[in-house]
Amino acid sequence: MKYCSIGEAAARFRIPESTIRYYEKKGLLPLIERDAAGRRLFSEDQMALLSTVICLKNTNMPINDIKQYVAWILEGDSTLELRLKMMSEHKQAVLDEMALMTESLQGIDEKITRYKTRIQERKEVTQ
Amino acid sequence: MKYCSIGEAAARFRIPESTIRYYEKKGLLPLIERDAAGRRLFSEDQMALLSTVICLKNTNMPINDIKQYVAWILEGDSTLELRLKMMSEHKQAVLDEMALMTESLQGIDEKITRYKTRIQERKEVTQ
DNA sequence: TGTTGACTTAAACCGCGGTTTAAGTCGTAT
DNA sequence: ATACGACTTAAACCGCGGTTTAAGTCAACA
Repeated sequence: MKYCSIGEAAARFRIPESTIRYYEKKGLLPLIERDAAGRRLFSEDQMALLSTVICLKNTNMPINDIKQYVAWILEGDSTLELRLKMMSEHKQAVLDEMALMTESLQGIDEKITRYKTRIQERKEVTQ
Repeated sequence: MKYCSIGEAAARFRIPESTIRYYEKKGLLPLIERDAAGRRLFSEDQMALLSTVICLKNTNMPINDIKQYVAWILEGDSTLELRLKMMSEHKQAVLDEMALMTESLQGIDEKITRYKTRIQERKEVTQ
């Protein structure tokens, strides 16, 4: 049962300490323990929760939704269905967003191809 | 050579008119023509440019970068290399972002699977 | 003992990407 | 004539997601 300081937690996930403090203040990281001097102590459970929060953040879930999700975790098994529904809907939202990005990427790829052609043509003309 | 009003342009791309005005003010849509009454007229070229802007926005390119890109288009063929470099780098950034999302999605999928299992187990126990 | 470095807090500040508001100008159908 | 709907502008406003600042506390090491 090793505990991490905020500095170690920040280093492990490569995010600023200020972000972790911000997440705690916003209710994304409840129940963080403290040592006698008031410094945060992150248990392995808390590190796992932080990992989950970052995972949801990486997929653009709004802070308030993550907060709701974490609150449901604390509430226990009675919220299993709610959490399943939330994660399922979020997954679909992420897939939709990725589909839009993939589609838009095609337009970008066309530009890349056209630019390469035009640059090559210009070279040939001036030879 | 049909021209679109701002309302028609907004409808075609399913975005608010205010967003189009905002993009013009930010320099993303230069050279928009006007009728005698001062109303915007979108040529097919302008509609194509708007389409490009939306494509870049859909892939999370910052407004200022899009502005730079549009300025390079106006500058002509001397900026072909710059545009190619920008689009190539942007493509890579998009691919990186999608890779991160895909990875994070795995964590979400695991939660979905676990929740389904736990819900099923609870049903079996109470039977 | 005193200085350094890691931590603490609350509050102010920031950029981003729009959206809303308020007041006004047209063209057109009744 | 007038009323309506589509447009115009500048400026104010907004939520989001942090980041920065300032002032302070504490533990450990020289």
